[in-house]
Amino acid sequence: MREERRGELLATAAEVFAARGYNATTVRQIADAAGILAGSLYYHFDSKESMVDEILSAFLDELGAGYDAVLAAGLGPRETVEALVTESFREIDRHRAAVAIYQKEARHLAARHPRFGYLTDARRRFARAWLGTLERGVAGGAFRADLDIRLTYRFVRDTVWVAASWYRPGAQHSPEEIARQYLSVVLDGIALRD
Amino acid sequence: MREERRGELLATAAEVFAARGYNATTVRQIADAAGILAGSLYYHFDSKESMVDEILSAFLDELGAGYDAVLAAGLGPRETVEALVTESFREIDRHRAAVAIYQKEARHLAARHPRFGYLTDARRRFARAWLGTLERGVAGGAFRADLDIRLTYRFVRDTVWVAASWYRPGAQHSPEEIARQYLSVVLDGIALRD
DNA sequence: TAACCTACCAAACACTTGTTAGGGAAGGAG
DNA sequence: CTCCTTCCCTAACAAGTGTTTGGTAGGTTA
Repeated sequence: MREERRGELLATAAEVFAARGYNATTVRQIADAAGILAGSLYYHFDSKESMVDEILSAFLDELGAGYDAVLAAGLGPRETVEALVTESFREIDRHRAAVAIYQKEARHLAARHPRFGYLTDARRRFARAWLGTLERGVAGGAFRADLDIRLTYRFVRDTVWVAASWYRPGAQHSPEEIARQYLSVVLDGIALRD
Repeated sequence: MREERRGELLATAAEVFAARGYNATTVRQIADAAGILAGSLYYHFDSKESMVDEILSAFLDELGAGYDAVLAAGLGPRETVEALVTESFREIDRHRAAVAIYQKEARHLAARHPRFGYLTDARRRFARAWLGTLERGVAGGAFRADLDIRLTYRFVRDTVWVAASWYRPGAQHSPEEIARQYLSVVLDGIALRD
């Protein structure tokens, strides 16, 4: 099965990219990890660039669908935040390597080649989802009104995605448990209430 | 003055490293940004590696001194957290490029060459400072007792340092203002209290 | 003036990079 | 058996990499 082999190679490529960085990774390292020679990769893929492209767009498609499902559920602002965070940590659990690559390389890739313009589009799309939810929460009295919405969004976004750099699937905390702890901090703070 | 020129070159190298990533940056790009030729850099520095080394160790030395000063002040846990966060954002303001490089490359560099072992040491040292403060706060009743300390530490750490990737000095928010907003979220949460 | 130091250039070096071309082994389909 | 597809290998390519070597213009010191 042709597609199956491609998928395997993409998975190992993603691991190497995530571990060493896209530019620092050579096609020979990917081939080594897959147990084949460098040139053989070009039977399956056009270029090294095509590999990251497939890895990232597959991840972003799935994340986009997840976010859309959450937004379409018609929840209140607080519940929407909870659902978005939980969905995000689930995506990290399933696409850890892709998230790490996106986190580190998205900016460079999007800036260099127009081919990766969809990375910027996705970022803007997710920003709208988050900012809209936060604004709705402030307007409706669910969230504090004295917060800088954009700063808060950046804090929330960064903390969620950076988790991909230390998260190891199947170790100690489940995605749902991490989401619960994280939401506890963001929603209620670490200070003890009187 | 010999040292002065070195400092200039290190500053431009840091900017290029931060913008394009260490591995993706060529010595010719650094030389271009400095207005000289690639080979001329080797009059001032042994290697490309030495440049990141100097950039990162200079930053970490200063950050370490700042953290030590905070810890030596004998503040309570909550005030220590506030001081650590404020100090961190001030360091981002002063060493934006170095922080970005540290954030992206520290793991790879430390894993590859023993020369960069001090990066791991610094990470452990900062972790102890944060974890100790959080534990002290929980024990003393300043912070909630139902939090996973290690998870909380990771959230706090990541959010602070990732700010280096979007922070631009002199634009809109001062380091102190960002620290204030951030502390407001972390300490008290974004949810409105009844 | 002569010797010297600083900061750079010009040109090349050995090596690594992504990529290509041609070929061949294995296995299923006719 | 023959044909065809899948998957990989061998071997090379041109371009780009970090680095070295020898030289030189200009200022400072003796």
